[in-house]
Amino acid sequence: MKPALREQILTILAEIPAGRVTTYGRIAAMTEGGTPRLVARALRDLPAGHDLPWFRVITASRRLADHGGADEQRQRLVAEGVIFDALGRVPAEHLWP
DNA sequence: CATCTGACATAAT
DNA sequence: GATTATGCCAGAT
Repeated sequence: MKPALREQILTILAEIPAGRVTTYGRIAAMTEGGTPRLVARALRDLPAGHDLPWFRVITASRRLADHGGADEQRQRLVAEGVIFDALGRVPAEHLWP
């Protein structure tokens, strides 16, 4: 992974306001040469204990990505006021432009 | 070097 | 909506 790209991804991540979420694709589109998979990889490679809001990144279908920390992610988002409907999806109002 | 895999997206069905 | 198929790209094997 190119250091510059990861830096862009992390910078964008840090800009997401509390109570809002964004998708892998949107982050990828804001970077140069970024793809959703690279964004996913960048997050996966983050060391545990960092201070970035990794939990504010969801999939394009507005659901949580399938990974081990999904439960914690859901809890953190709910704690911030993000709402999940009966289908486990996040309403579009929470999306960060 | 050839394959497989996955914190994904998109289009078709 | 849910599933399936494809494209994508970096790591691991």
